[in-house]
Amino acid sequence: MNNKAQIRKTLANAGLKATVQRLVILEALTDNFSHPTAESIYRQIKKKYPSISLSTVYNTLEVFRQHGLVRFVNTGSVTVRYDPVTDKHHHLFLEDSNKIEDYYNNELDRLLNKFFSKNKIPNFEINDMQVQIKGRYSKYQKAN
Amino acid sequence: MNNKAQIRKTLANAGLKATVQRLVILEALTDNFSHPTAESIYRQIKKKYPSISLSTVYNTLEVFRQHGLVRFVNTGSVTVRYDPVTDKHHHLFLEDSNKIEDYYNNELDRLLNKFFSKNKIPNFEINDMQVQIKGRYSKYQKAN
DNA sequence: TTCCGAGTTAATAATCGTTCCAAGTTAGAA
DNA sequence: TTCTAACTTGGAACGATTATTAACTCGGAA
Ligand SMILES: [Mn+2]
Ligand SMILES: [Mn+2]
Ligand SMILES: [Zn+2]
Ligand SMILES: [Zn+2]
Repeated sequence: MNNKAQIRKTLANAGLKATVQRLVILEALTDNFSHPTAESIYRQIKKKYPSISLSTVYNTLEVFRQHGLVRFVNTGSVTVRYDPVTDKHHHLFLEDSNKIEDYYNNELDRLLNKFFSKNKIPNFEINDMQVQIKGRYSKYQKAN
Repeated sequence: MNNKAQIRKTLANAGLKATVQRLVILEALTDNFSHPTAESIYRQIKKKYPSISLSTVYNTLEVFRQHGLVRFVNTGSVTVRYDPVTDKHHHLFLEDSNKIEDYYNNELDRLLNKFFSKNKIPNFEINDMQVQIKGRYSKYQKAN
């Protein structure tokens, strides 16, 4: 689905040169929905592309962020985690594994929009909204 | 309302020794609803209590956190910010000033509870939930 | 074809926020 | 009042991120 041609197209749409580094980093991101850190993306890429530099990973992620290709995930900890999904969605924070999972629900989004249309925050213009859900899986571990 | 006696009581309730350092840090927190960083709490305290160590601020905030006296705020940035309000509430992230404001709304909480009662996430037990609202004040700046 | 220059990368240093540690101090139980 | 586990301190260490900069790339003039 998200093959190399698609990745090139994404870069072109963002007005970014399709360098090898950007291709592998973006490819790594599209393969990886675990909300990875810069470091873990770096390790993942190093196998295929050993000459990559950690600086380049940081630089590129920042360029991607500025062009809306990735987002930061708000975690309460020190390390920044990146999210290649820039569509509206929410997050499940797993309390016993520092995993972060995506949660999509259009009905929830409609509910929130409706709520904040009725209950305006005075003089405040909302640009984005995200629900952080903390908890744990019981009984069955979710398949990864 | 939250005088020194009250602060001592809070520490006692948590089963913590009432050291001078803990008293001034907790006092600083109760005065400060700007979701401060460890560093900014440190600077604030240093005026009254110049011998305080930054390590102590970090240590103490961590102890407070373990005893439910403060929380981390999840921001997308590198620095941890602390929240002395441990009641259920949500946050407004001001997009042009890195300020964070509290947002309380019981009706919103009821709405969310109701939603997630009906729309259970399979095998997932929710322990906490927080809405992050990003945006900006228009026209009038909110009085600080 | 050669050359140029903007854009990019890699290596390294610098900085930042946080944690760790060994040694000294203290709150408060007894 | 004494005693000791709990606490604080300052500095070093650490991990994550950012800044600096020199080398590389490559498409498009000349
Ligand atoms: Mn996300
Ligand atoms: Mn809060
Ligand atoms: Zn996500
Ligand atoms: Zn708050």
